[in-house]
Amino acid sequence: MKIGELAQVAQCTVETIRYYEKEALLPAPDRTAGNFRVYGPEHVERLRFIRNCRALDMSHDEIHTLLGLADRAEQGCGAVNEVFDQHIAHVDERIRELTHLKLQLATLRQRCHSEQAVQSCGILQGLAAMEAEPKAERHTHLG
Amino acid sequence: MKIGELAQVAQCTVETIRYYEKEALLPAPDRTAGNFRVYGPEHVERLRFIRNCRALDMSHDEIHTLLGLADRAEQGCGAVNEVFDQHIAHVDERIRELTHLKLQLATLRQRCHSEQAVQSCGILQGLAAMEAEPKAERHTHLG
DNA sequence: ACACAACCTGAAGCTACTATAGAGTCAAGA
DNA sequence: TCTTGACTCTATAGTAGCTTCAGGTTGTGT
Repeated sequence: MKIGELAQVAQCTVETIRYYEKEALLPAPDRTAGNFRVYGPEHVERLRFIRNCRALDMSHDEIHTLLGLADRAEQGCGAVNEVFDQHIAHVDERIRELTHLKLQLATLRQRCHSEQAVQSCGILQGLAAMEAEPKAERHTHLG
Repeated sequence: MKIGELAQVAQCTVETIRYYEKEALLPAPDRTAGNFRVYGPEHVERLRFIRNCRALDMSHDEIHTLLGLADRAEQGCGAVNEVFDQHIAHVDERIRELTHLKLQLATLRQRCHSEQAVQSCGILQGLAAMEAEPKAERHTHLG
């Protein structure tokens, strides 16, 4: 199949597929005489794997590692579990961060309920006066 | 004060300040004869405002809008509240997304508890077989 | 033969910075 | 006065994961 068909099957764009090839997540396929990429079932499978990982917000780095581990059939899956657990920890941390943020935002929001002059708006005052906590180091690639 | 001192006061780097100036979040200050930037209290105040907004994960676009609204003293703060509420909605949506993700990850994680051959690892099987839901359009700038 | 869709490459744009190179400015000490 | 070193300046490239665009080639249907 050609790239457009693969894109349809995998629910992504043609550009994304070419990008994955450049990033060495997808192996470079054979070409037709006219230089068009030709994909087989193995590419479909690999791309599906990648897209599923991305749907779970894994980074390319994490996916790269997983693919490498999955390819080495002689080894056990302990390392796989480790990567996976670390990713779960990333998600957990980001949820904690955002929950904390939401609390701050809600507190600030309470300071202005009505349409007032900007000078007396509690939100703007709060934004000017707040003492931001020096933000913790990120241990997650999730934004 | 010069840029290094401002950076210390505002808990950010010198480069960040220059970047904000280029992005028109901070007005360009006067310069010394030797071409060094010179800042006054109004810059300190504005930069503190910006850093606080960033600490709340607002985008530069949102901050830009807020600054514009705060500068127009003749208007009420209704628009400010609107921007703020929208940002809270962004955070909420991202928390929901990540919570959903965490559930999927936990489900997948249960499929492999021990060190096995990669062929029989439930996580890898799951990643290959999963049918990713076509991801919803993002209404948030939060990653 | 011709239109038009699908494909190709390479480069730029997005966000919010961070990092680097190479040069200029300034205050203090010898 | 000279030098050292800290600080500043501009301009450019890199980060993640794509998306978009420009400009050209290939394949297909009529």
